[in-house]
Amino acid sequence: MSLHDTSQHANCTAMSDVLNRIGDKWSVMVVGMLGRNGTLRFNELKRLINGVSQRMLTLTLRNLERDGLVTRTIYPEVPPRVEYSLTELGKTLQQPISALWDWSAENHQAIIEARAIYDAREAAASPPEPRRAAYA
Amino acid sequence: MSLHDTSQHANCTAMSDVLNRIGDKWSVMVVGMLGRNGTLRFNELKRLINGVSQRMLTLTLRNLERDGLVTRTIYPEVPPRVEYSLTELGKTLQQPISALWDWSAENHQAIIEARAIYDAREAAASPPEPRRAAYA
DNA sequence: CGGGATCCACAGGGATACTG
DNA sequence: CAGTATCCCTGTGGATCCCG
Repeated sequence: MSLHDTSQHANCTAMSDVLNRIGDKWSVMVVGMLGRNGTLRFNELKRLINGVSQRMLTLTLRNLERDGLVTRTIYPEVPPRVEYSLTELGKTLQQPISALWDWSAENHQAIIEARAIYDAREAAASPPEPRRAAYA
Repeated sequence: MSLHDTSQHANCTAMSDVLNRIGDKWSVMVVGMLGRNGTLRFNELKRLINGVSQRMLTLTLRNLERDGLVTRTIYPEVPPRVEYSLTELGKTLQQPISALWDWSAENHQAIIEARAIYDAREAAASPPEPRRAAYA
């Protein structure tokens, strides 16, 4: 029971708090990438994650570090090298994230189809066009 | 293997797409509530979810309905009654969401502590205060 | 290379009022 | 009751330039 009544208003705020970080698109991506690849440098992450800007990647990594999910290791070389990896806490997060990831892969197609059906009904229900020139 | 190489750039977009809906705070809340309570009316959801505005709840429900995750049933009465519940697809989503929820409950405290430590180090590293009136 | 700082645009989302 | 419509403001996030 202790784990399943987490929704009764009280922990709703805890969930909100965690979701603000976890629910973030880039955070999920970063955790996913680090979980699979172990350790990555800044630009490796940037290249892997596709559409992320360096600004967003920096902010995301800082937040994850602040929350104790990611470690940041600086090598004082020239040129500088910074490596990121998951902490133990971060690794535990990887399971739920991975589950979500798998669900996405499995059901993405079903969602796309559902959207198509919904949109088709919408288009049929509403007047195709408010054409005002019909009377003239 | 088929489920675990979902990160290789291609499905990154699928994940993004799904995350845009799933990663949304309110969507997670709604799925969580409907998963636990089965069927709920609009205002029941609104009351349960705490800080959601009617505008956001409406939009969230519409999107979930469009994605085939939630059914919307209208009873043409006076006053009107509209009931929401999860579809089969929505129920499958409930497992990953629940996992995330449980993780939040378990690790929220650890995150808060990590933040405190991080913030303390930040405060120590940077000048405590730029107090300009000190000279006067 | 790995950022920090700045500027700016846009959409997300709250508050409020009205409707069927 | 269950929305829709409008207004408006803030945060998010991209683009750009610069620095150690």
